[in-house]
Amino acid sequence: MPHQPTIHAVAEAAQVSIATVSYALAGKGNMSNATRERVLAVAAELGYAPNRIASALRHRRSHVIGLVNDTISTTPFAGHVLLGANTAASQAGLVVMTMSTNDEPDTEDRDFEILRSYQVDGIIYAKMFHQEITVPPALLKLPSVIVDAAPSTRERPAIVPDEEQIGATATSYLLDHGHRDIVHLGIDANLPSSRGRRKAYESVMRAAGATPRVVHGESNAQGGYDATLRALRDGPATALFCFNDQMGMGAYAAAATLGLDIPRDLSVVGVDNLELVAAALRPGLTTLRLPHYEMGVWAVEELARQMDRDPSPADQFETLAIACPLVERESVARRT
Amino acid sequence: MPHQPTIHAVAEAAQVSIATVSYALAGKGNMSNATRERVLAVAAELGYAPNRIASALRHRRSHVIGLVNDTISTTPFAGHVLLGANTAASQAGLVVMTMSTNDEPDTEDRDFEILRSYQVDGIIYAKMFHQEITVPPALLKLPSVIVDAAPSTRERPAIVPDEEQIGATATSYLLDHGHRDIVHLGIDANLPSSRGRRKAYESVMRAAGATPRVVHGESNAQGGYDATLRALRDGPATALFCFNDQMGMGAYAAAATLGLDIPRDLSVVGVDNLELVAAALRPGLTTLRLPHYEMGVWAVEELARQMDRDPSPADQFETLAIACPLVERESVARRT
DNA sequence: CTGTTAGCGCTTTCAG
DNA sequence: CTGAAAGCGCTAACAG
Repeated sequence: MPHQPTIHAVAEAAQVSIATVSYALAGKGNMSNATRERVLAVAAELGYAPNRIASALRHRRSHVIGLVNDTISTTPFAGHVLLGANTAASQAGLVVMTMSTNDEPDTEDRDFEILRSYQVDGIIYAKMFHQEITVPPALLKLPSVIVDAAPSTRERPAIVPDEEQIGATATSYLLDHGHRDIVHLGIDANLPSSRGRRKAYESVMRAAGATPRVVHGESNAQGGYDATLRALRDGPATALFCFNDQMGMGAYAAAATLGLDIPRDLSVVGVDNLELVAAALRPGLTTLRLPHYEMGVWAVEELARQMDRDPSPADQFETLAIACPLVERESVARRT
Repeated sequence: MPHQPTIHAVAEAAQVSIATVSYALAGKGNMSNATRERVLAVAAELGYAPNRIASALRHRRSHVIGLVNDTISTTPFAGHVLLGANTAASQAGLVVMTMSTNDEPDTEDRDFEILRSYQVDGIIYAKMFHQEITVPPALLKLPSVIVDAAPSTRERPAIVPDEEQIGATATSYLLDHGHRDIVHLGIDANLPSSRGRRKAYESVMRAAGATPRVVHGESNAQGGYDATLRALRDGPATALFCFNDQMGMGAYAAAATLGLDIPRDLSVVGVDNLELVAAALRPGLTTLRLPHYEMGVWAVEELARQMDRDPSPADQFETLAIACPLVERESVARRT
């Protein structure tokens, strides 16, 4: 492949020393404007771009950050984190190196090792759904942040969706639309998401003088279908707050089976805002968007802060809970 | 942050010269096994990992490849390409640097520049749906491959889904199940995918002595809904071959509206295998999977080949069409 | 079998 | 205002 021009080539072509070229490009140093312009022109002419690998070696700053997540597929979540991270990185003059450990812890450690050997300035450690973790020791060797997982210690900053806000917002929204018989389609697993959403649902219901009722199901369409059937069989329900959009999709199918019209006979709220599902359903599914993009952005910004205040070894960090916006579509009707 | 140990530190600790350490780690050179083991042990002890940035500077080989795509979100496609690329890269001792140009051509050029300044050994240029492109000039300056887009020149190798095979497989599958009145729900846009699938559909139908009928709609659920209504109104149809799963989802909704049972009254085949949709629909949607993962894998393998045979400047490359497997679920019934 | 050394491309101090 | 030179961490040719 054609070699890229080096700083030497530019210096020679511009009839100056390499130091001058370096200064001119960095906008530093004192030199005649004429010289500066000439150097810049020559550099542009030759298509010169500094070798950032050499510069990183010198500076001990690569301007590369690593992003490792358990798996980049099946859901658009990872995509949004990545997109957010990439966008923010561009802004900050950084570049992202991605690694996907297929959720194997040894791969994970190897990946941290590799990233470190590339001298990344920091690492974003992202999980694909909100969970509790212990921070991998390798992360403590350099600036790092955690996305969509809550570390059990305060060793590193983290950001997660605000699960209680999700539950509260969804429930209030239905209450505000005049519903009283709102049942929550929850899941069995003991996760921050299931606990938080349920807890907020229950307390908002009680605060409004309504009676909470939770029906459990698998966290997929089939589970939503089954749970909806049970919910409707076992008591009155004019609205469903589903753990996620997939279950909401199942609720639609169950409603169809029962000859119920959404939203006239049954209102539904989901969580996730899976565009592919929520926007495609008829009527569109009102849901709460998980702020993966924003978490990606926050992660690089926080990392950047951590990078240049060169954190004191035993800092204490917060786990931020970030609000999830409601995305209104047509699946909720006002009850009069 | 704690400095990583350098090769000097290891040499000192092991009481040898840095060259010996380098050799020991590389498994090269001649030295006593005792020395080698000791060096290795010391290195492990100190948690030493070679600075790959220094090594890249020396070798003029970074073992980093760049991946730029128009947008990493909304669809799981990009995720699968990335995952494939990452997995194959790990295998090959490479690492991936991702960039997402939000489809802005200037961002794109800047991204190529940045990747080159990081001395990437090659670039994967991925589009998020099959289209025709002219290869960006910046890509010709280094090894590169194109994913999910067909370059109008043969300057670089590319890989795309085999659109005609998709049309042929879907159609034959329905024919084999005894259907004759198969209508194709197509889209208006003039794309390789719409053209190829339609063309194969028509010729397979004719070859079987059946009459092709195409109904157009928007490429989303609403479009599929509308198109299905029209298809069923304007003529006989026992099966639908939909341009994508989203339209298939619309077909389900239309069938429900008309009181038609899938698959008893109407069989449906989609394309994309959007897990979130196809597996969640009731009954599960039979569809063809777009091999994004495999394209990602192929891309790094092809890149690796290109990297070490150091391609002659004016090579001619092929655009590969890769087969898309049928994913059978329950949306197709045998017609007797 | 082991050590010395030049140099990858860049930045920056220090002399001129 | 400009240039020479040291050195970031590593590799590999060469000398011992």
